[in-house]
Amino acid sequence: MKPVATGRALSGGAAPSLVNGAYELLRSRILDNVWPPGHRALEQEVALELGMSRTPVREALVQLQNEGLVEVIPRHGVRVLPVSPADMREIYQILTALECMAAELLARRKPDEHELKPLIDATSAMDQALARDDLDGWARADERFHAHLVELAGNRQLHATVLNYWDRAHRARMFSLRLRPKPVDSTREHLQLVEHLRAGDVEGAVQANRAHRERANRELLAIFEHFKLAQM
Amino acid sequence: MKPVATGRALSGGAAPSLVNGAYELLRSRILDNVWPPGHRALEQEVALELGMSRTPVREALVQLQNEGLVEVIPRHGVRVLPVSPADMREIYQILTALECMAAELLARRKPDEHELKPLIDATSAMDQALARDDLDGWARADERFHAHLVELAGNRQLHATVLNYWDRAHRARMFSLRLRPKPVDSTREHLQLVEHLRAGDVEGAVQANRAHRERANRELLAIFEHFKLAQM
DNA sequence: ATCGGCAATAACGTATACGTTAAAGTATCC
DNA sequence: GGATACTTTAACGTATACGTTATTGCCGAT
Repeated sequence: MKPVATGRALSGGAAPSLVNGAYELLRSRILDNVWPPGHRALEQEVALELGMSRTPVREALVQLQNEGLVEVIPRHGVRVLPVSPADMREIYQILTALECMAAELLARRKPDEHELKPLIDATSAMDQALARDDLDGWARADERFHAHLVELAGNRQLHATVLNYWDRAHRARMFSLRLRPKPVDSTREHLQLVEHLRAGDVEGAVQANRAHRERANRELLAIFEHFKLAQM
Repeated sequence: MKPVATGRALSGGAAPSLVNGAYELLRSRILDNVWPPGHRALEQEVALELGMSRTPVREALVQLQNEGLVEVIPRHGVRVLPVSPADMREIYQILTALECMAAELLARRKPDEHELKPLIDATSAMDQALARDDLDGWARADERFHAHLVELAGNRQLHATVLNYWDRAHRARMFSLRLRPKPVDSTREHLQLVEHLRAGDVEGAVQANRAHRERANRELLAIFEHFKLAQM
């Protein structure tokens, strides 16, 4: 079971085919809100626009549907799935469970400084981005931190699944970015987590990560609540 | 985000199309070891055998690939993915994290007797199957218990993801069934978990489930080790 | 005998064609 | 005017066609 095919293809691991091109393009359109939640399109339209036939478009859509990003309804075309507060709660519960497991696995193995460096670098990048009010840059660095964390855990299937759920939550996260107080606590929490990891403190790492995730979850749902958003 | 399309379609939620027929049939062939690990087949052969064209077969294969059951290699056809001991370790780590989260969510909500009944019934069925040496029946009842547990947690995406990972582990579990001491401890552990759930004892439920999962994991890997199996 | 190159082949990726069917529009009746 | 039945239409599911390309087998050279 080498490939670990669940979720999107990991960076670079994709053949250059029309199917893959369509997949990548449509996925980025959804994540970047070019195709906002609820957006609809017909297979034929998409095919025409991408300059290919319906066949590769259909295959790409099947994959996006499996990943929970779109829904294909027989005569209404593809529809970008909105994410409700209830969905976000579900997603964050899953991410909490999986990332805590990642933190546990990593702490058990006592990572060396070389392995921890990307985590520290990502955290610094978050700090610097925040200092120059670059919220997008902050978000990218934050994602890098969490992606590295789950990658270092050494469980490829866990990694793939976590990335997929991050994708599902991506839009809502980006949306909330500018509607909440600056995420000044994250840096400290990340460094605390790194400290626990370095010390091989399993329980501490898990608790730190859990607290971090639950705080993020609470804040995000509060935003939804405050702005009376039924979906995103 | 209603549909929660990740993983296989939940029972009954599938349109009766050729794609779906092919998907269901091929999936069951893989899980039931009719197509054993490493088995290869060409799209054309499969299509011919199922009495349809390559198109629906291809779509079904894409889904099975997304679920980690097969790998499609351009000119070698589809290949049923074997599961290595390392894969099993990964899968059980993920299942541990997710099922513990399910137990936690369920314990928090203090389920009533009506909700707990299916769990108790499934456990009884395990007992009875064991009494008449019906190992397959035992496995089915065990799967029912765990499926109900994660369903009761009320997180649909969690449910779908857990079912998918159970699928990936299914063959190895079935294989080990007859090669290990009778699973007499499971009944007691299940009932203890139910007790914690009933009491709303979050910590107890999580620990009970974790211990249960980790024991199952240890035993399974021991079998692999003992029989020098590199994959299954 | 082995290896490298070339030809044959077949599997796949993609395009196109076609029948089915659900949705939308229209006409008729109450 | 509104509702129902019918017609029309177009989107999809599936089949088929076709060009590309990797693999396999063959042949000749070393």
